[in-house]
Amino acid sequence: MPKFLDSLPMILSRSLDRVMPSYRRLFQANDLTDQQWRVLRALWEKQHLTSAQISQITLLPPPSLVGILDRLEKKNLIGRLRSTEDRRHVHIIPTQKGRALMEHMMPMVEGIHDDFMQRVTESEWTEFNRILDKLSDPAEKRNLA
Amino acid sequence: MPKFLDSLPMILSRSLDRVMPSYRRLFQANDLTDQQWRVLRALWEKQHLTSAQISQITLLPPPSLVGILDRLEKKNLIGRLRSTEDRRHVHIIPTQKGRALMEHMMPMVEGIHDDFMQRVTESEWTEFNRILDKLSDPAEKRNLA
DNA sequence: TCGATTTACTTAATATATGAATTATTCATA
DNA sequence: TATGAATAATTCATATATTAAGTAAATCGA
Repeated sequence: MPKFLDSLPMILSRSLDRVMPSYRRLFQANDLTDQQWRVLRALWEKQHLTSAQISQITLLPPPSLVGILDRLEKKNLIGRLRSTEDRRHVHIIPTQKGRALMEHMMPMVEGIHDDFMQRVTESEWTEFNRILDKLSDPAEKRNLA
Repeated sequence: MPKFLDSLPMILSRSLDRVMPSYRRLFQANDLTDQQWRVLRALWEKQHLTSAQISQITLLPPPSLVGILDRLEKKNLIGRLRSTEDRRHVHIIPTQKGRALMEHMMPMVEGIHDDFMQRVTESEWTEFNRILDKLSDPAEKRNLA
């Protein structure tokens, strides 16, 4: 008889609720929401991305992304640039201000991450990811390996 | 150098995104949102709860809960009853219709849960929970001087 | 060349999340 | 027994999620 609180969705939700405040304090100190940072963070590794790419990387649904990008643009942290080759694409590019903010925040974000990592051994972290993958793998891919 | 996609929030979010659709199909078939089911599910084990208790069990913040309860009440699945002893409390009670819906859905919800559990061994599940607890333990309780 | 399709994106409507503040009630205590 | 602190439920403003439907520019095929 699986208790409600021990169901997979509740366990994951509760963990997220416990993990996010550490990050959120930093985001708020820099006047960003969780999702706004997610977008900036995605642009850290690539210089420019289309909305669809950002959506895929950040897991934010495209309709949600519209408003998030609007607000980032209003804060002058990103710019939109329609591609000349394929004019269906819109490139999202961080501004100078946006890039400066990212460079300011990244070390602290990594610091928070490191704090969490110090709670477990490397093999625990590996094992954790392995089991979570088994648990949450999309059903289609499950019967392969 | 922790990759964005391997950060704890992203791992948990992605897993939730992969787990929820199985449940969501069932919820939608019964015209419920995730959160609305969470409230009903909490009422499965106790006959009546106050808003604050439901908030604590379901992890839904009180301001969100107000609207969720409003919509459940409008669908005639729950009722609100202000306590006579302490008139600050409001008891949330499932209606006949609400209870019937819960009894209809519970076996299927448990079936979905069992499907996920079959993906891992019992010791893997135990280990997973142990590590996740270490990872997401509230920071306040750890650094308490 | 024209219509069907695809891709990327936008809108609209409803539901939640978040943080701050409010209201009504109860509690604690001087 | 006043009076301030605490509590429960709620409201408010803003931001985001979710789904469905719609738009516009490119691509493809007959």
